[in-house]
Amino acid sequence: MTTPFTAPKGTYDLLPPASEEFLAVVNALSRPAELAGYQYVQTPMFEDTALFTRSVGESTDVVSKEMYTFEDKGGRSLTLRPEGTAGVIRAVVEHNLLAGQLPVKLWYTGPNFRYEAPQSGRYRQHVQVGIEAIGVDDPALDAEVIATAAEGFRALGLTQARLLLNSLGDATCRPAYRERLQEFLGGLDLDADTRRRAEINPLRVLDDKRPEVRAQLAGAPLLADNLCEACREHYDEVRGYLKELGVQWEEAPRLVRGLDYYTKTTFEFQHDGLGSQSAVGGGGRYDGLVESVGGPALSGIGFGLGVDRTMLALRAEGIAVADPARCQVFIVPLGAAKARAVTLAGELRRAGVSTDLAYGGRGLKGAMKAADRSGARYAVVIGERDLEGGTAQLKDLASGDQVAVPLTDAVSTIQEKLS
RNA sequence: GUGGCUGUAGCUCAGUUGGCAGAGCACCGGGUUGUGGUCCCGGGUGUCGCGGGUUCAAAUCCCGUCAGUCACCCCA
Repeated sequence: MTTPFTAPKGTYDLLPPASEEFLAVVNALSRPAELAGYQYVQTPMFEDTALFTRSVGESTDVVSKEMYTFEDKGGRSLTLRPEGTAGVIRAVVEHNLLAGQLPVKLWYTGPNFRYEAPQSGRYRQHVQVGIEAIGVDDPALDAEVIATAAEGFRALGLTQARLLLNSLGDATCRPAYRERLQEFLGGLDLDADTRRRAEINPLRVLDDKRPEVRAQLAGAPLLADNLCEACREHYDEVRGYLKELGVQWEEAPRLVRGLDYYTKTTFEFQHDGLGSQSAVGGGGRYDGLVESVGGPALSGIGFGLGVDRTMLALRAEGIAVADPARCQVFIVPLGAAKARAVTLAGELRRAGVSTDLAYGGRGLKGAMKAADRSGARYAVVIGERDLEGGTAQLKDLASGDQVAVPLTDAVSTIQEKLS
């Protein structure tokens, strides 16, 4: 079928029942954060373009070629957020939250936008659930953040999400390592694009997937062997706390993430059932980020989990997130009893009973069919004959048992039966 | 951005060497003028992605385009 309008390329509509599953996934991924004391924060979906170029980094693909940037009528350059952390840090700095008790612990959810070639698991608009813990550089906090992400996946029943862990070093050890790596890469036979990347962002070359590149990288120096004393200690402590928390991980010395602000602890959750877009979440510590957007020189750590990809992972593992019945009670009015049926629906809803009703003057058979499809436990049939006697027919849809109940007691009777 | 594959009903898909647009599921109605699920009967709900070309004739062949998908790249 052809309609005049379709969802823009790389986007999709979330319809029932998948949309219900989406809400359940957002809840499951954010509940562990709330249990760990993170509070909800909401920031704009677009920000000053410079916020992203400065924080995410101009050398990243995200900034250099994937941003939805536009000028508004006031001549400002704005960008739809390509990731969640920068806006949250901006808000924290703008409102001086770091002057209060530290760490500042926040969680958020919402869409991010990137102009990419769409593919299964890769969309131009995708939703993340994320948390940020800002202002304290404590390895126990790194472990908390990682464990919080892991708990979200665990609560959903995912068993094939693997946690990859690495340390990217800091301003003390990374520059020297970077030079060593660059020197090593300079001696390899690489294509023009990769050579350029080696110049701008040499660490990125490490997680190139092409076999011919991988083979050459076999002897590359690894950051793990070049960490300064402080970073090594930090990383060791993080691993110690993770062990305490019962979180399993794999060492991934070549794990590098696409955003430039990460330092020290870096992690990614991968799921093998998703094809080439295997990352379902990731994050890390960011030492210089707060300062780069005008705040104090304080460190922070956070993650972003992909809701869309988590849903794909659930499907890949054959996990169905419970699809609750649309309502508990379904009312079937006949003829002139409609007004009383509408009234009863209102009474039931006010009493906290989820209630739907057959609209559109369907026949009794069709209305009962609708009652069945709704998943309701009870159907209430009200016809003119019942009205005369001041009653309604209350039918248990599972057993088929039906009793007449006085309309005056209908709400309390139903509440009793449902409890 | 580059390359491969695929677009037929709401969904999953069939459609032969070019010859009237199909099935299952879903949906609606009836069998039962006041009772759902099972069963029976009936109903196709369609711009064959879109545009052009070849042909007496195109879902089918050719070109273009859009979208999806897979891989690279990148990432959630």
